[in-house]
Order: sequence, then structure tokens, then C-alpha cells
Amino acid sequence: MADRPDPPDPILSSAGYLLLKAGVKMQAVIDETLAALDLTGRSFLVLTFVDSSDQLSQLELSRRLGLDPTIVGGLLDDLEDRGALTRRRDPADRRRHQLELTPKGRKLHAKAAAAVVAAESDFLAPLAVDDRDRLREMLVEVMRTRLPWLDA
Amino acid sequence: MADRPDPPDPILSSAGYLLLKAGVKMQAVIDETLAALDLTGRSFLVLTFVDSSDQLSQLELSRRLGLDPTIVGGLLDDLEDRGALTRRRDPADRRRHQLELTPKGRKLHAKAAAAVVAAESDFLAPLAVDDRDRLREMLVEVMRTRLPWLDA
DNA sequence: TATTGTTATACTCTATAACTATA
DNA sequence: TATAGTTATAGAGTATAACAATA
Repeated sequence: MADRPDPPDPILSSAGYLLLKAGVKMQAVIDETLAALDLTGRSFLVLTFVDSSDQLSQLELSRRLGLDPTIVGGLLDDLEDRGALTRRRDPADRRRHQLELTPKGRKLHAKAAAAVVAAESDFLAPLAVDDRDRLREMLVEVMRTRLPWLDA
Repeated sequence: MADRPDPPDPILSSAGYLLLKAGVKMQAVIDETLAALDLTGRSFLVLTFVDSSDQLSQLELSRRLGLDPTIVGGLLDDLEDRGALTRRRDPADRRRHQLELTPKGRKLHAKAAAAVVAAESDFLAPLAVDDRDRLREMLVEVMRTRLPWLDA
């Protein structure tokens, strides 16, 4: 009934906890945005990685996404059914599938990427542009050892 | 097999996406830390909110946590079984339960809070202390309208 | 014998609704 | 009739392991 709850523990205002809450909320916002295109955060990442890699195998994709191969298999099933990507047997090793986006898949990815960028920008709107850059730099520092593509 | 994957889409290095990844990872790190005390992020939050509020009801707690009352009921069952908190009928309205930490529960919470603070500090170690403060300020800005206790 | 990918099974989490008791 | 809380059921998501094909 009270509109102003008791002031809770200071730990709920710490940098680490706010980072947690902000990140989880950012994830939810992006998922909602992608839902309009019948995508999830995961299926969007699949499109992103397949788009930027040549002849990716499912196992290699799973490793990069940090997901179980059976999960990735299901995501690929869906995207293949929708005509967004193709699985083709690797002639050199017929156990492997070479993954590739179709033109339709590339269009879908471009549309989704634009929507995600807009959602992120909206979420970070309370920060000035300079502050967003500063935030990005700090997060790169924190995540450098945890995300392989930041080590460039 | 390649140790250096193809450079992926720039969207994976954006402030918003890095915020997402950092937040989710922070959550995982905190959950791992709390597991050593047989707690989860959620049960720790239950302890935190009950500790800092007087005679909280289950429904009010659920509202503050943003969780379904049935979920909260299960969390309370566990903590009550472990002797960390008590449910007592509200004499003024016998439908309600007044939640309160036991001395054991307060000790558990203090221990867990110290562990969480240490885990956060460790996670943010790549940043100088000044930068951590700056990060915290920026996250307060972003989350001000989304976390009731930041509006102070 | 090891590896890629698929299929089948079981387990966990969560959401929904029905129920009891109090008001 | 409405509210606080519990219990029961069903569904989604995930992990595990067994399997087929290829190396």
C-alpha cells in the first residue's frame, strides 16, 4: 500500500548490482524488440554469427555462442524452416553442415540489427552521448577477458 | 579450430550489448558465490528485503521483488525450513503472514552480503575505483525510473 | 575409435488455476 | 464478495544420453 518502500540495503544500489539489473533489463528490452520480428536474442545471435562467418559448422557456432549444440540445432531448425538460412553438407567432411544465410535471412538480420540498435539507444537515452561512449569503454575493460572478440 | 574467430558484427561491441553481457555475467558470478552458502540470487534478495523491512507480508514482498507470489512462497518455504526466517500470523489480519529474519537468518544474510560485495569488487577489478563510481552513477541514471529505491 | 549432428527422455522452472481461510 | 496464501497441474526450456552417419 505504501508508495515509498523502506530504503533497502545499500547493496541494491552498488555498481555491481545495478550492472546486473541493467543488463538483465537490457536483455528483456532487446527480446521484446526482436519478438516483433519473430526472433529471440538467441536466434538473432545465430543470424549475426552466421552472417559474419564463412561456412560455419554447427559445433563451431555452438562454441562461439556458448550454447549446447542441441539448443543450437533447434534454433537452426526454426531459421531453416523460415528460409532464413541453409544447411549444406560440407563436401570435404560430410559429417559437417556449412551454415549460410539466404538473401531473405540477410534482410531479416539487417532489419533486426537496426531494431536492436534503436532499442539500445532508447534504453541508454538518459545518458549523454559522451557518457555512452565512456560506459562502453568501461564495459570493454570489464569484459575484455570474457568476450573473445574484444581482444582485438 | 581457429583460435582467432572472424571479427563479428559491431553490434556485439556496442554499449547496450556489452551492458547486457556484463549484467548477465555479473548475475552468474553472484549466483556462483551464493551457492557456497546454499543461496541463490533470489533467496538472497528475500533475505535482504525481509531484513530491511518490518513485518512484510508475502504479497508485498512479491510485489517488491517483481516475482509471482507462488515463487516467493517456495523461496520462503526453503528459508523457513532452514531456520532463517519465521512466518507469523498477523493478529490484525489473520490472512497475512508477517515475515521476520531469525538471528540465524540475519547472520546468513550478513555473510552472504559480504560475499556478494567481494564478488562484485572482483568482477569490476579491471576498473579503477574512480571509474567504478562513475559507472555506478551512470547506471543510476539509466535505472532511475526502473528501480523504485533509486528515486531517493 | 572419434566426431558431427539428430532424436528421445527426463528434469527443472515457471505460469495458471483451483482451493482454504480469513475478511 | 474480495483478499492472502497454499497446493496441484500443465507447459516451456534445458540437460543428458542414446543413436546414426561419417571420418
